[in-house]
Amino acid sequence: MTTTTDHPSDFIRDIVADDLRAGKYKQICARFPPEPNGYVHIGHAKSICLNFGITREFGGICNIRMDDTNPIKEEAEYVESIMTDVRWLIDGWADKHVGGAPFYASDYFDRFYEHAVDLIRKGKAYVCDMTSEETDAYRRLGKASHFRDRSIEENLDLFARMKAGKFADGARTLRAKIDVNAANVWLRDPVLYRIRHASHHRTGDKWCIYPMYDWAHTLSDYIEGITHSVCTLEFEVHRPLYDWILSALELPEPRPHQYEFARLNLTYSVMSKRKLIQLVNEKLVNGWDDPRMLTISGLRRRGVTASALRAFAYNVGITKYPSTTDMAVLEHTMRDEFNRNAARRLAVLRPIKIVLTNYPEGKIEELDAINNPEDPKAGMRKVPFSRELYIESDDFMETPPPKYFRLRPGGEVRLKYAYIIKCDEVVKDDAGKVIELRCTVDLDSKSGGPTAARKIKGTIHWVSAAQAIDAEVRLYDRLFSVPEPDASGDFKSLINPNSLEVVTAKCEPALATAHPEERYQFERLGYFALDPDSTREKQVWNRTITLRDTWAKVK
RNA sequence: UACCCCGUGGUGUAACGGUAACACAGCGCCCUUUGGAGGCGUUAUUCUUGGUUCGAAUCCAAGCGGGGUAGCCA
Repeated sequence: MTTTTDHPSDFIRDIVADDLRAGKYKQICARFPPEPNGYVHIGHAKSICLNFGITREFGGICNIRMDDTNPIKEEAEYVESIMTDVRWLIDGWADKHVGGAPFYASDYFDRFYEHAVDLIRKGKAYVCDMTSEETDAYRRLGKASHFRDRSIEENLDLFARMKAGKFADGARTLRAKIDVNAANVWLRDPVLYRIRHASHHRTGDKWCIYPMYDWAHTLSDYIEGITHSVCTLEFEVHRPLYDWILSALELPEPRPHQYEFARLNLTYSVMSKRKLIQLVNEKLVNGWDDPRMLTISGLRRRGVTASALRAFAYNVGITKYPSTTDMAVLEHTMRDEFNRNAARRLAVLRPIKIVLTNYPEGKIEELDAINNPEDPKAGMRKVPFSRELYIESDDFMETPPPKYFRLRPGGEVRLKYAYIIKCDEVVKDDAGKVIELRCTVDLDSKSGGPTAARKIKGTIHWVSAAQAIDAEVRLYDRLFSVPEPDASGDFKSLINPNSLEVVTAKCEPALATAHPEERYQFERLGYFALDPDSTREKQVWNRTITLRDTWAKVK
């Protein structure tokens, strides 16, 4: 059984436990540092669950910090969405461990600047006038910039004028003076500040120089008293620079330390922000919260719960091996939770009408139905039964294949919670399409009746026609039709054409009072959640995930 | 090419020098008024070669394979 109550074990948690045991830190402090240039997705969820998981397990705090150092890519809209999504994900789980939120790297711009001036005074940074192309070329060759040996006074003056807006974009940079020949290229005098005359979503036009990631991130961590700065593998080679900055500035202990883990990859999906933005901008999906998107807002809209997402993060684990998790694991995690919690209801997605010729016209019975066989406390409900019903069109075949044990001409099937019926007659329209089935019902076969125990292989779901309520149901499937849409060049051509199908379903009356927070199993079909598009007049349902379908495999 | 990191069933993880295990997926059976759930069984694993050791998935070395980095993005 999957739970999130067990404390996971992984190399990061081992380090944290060791540090605490050794008294290296009094309390641990982690952080989740998104750049507000897109929506957070399930890969971020892994990171959020790691960072907040650590702090709740070891008694610390975790800051949410917008890493907003690049004004031309970042927007306030994204800050909003990120906060909403993170809070939703950790609500009731780690929300007590949020360090006062949100923090912004941009709030530290003045301090970053002071530290930069300090670095120049220490002779460990210089203003460089080379173009970006020259810088690249020199760095590749391990060659020193012509401007590397400027005097401290000149550097101070130039840097002040950079800040004052005296130079054009790209004209100069502030660079750390480390080692132009270092084996690790991030130590070859990396750029710390660049000139960008652009409005920032929070600081407006106050600045025209903006700090680079390494400078801002390291100092933000230090300023906030972060103990364990956990990031993904691609920052591994930046760690020596992270450590260099802290020691070059001679910042007092305790200092933060950076650790890296492998980001989440999932089959049948793309995860890069760039590709998600393309899907949205090119209208290949209906926005960031399209239920087919693996954004947190998309998953939420689809009906996935925060606890299921957390369970998924737990199941996936934390390592340094760049693995790809099977989408089936995510799907299993959903089913596992919903099976335990979701109330069962009867709904027919693709209705075909049935008339019970020997059942009295006008008679309505209220039959007992079990709300959740996994949870006796969920109780029972009444379901109306009458002469005219709908069943799933998949549950009838005129010439069925072997091992098909649903309804067929002359065959019998059990209607769940009701009677056994026999198909006597198939009614077709002029085009030969089956439009109605005329059946007889074994009136003794109801629960508790004399023939209730008759062995019938098939049991199908149904809805009484007169009492049924119509609802729009959106049937979602995996967005991509191949396991690795990233592998080839054009991921957009690999979108699953059947990733969304919309039907008008016939639902049992109890569904009229369905609650948006609840998850429902439409028996034999899958788990469903109400979409925000629902109105009082018309419900809109999203299929979160189908039930396992072993029959589909037999076919 | 250089530097860094990583290699455990099909997939994802555990085992922290002492019997290689769990989950997902697959297959088979049982059960079932959900072809769901559940139960039972089953297939299949330490990249290679050396070394250290009484003993190696674990430590060391080399090789091979994979990933990352080489933006004035983060």
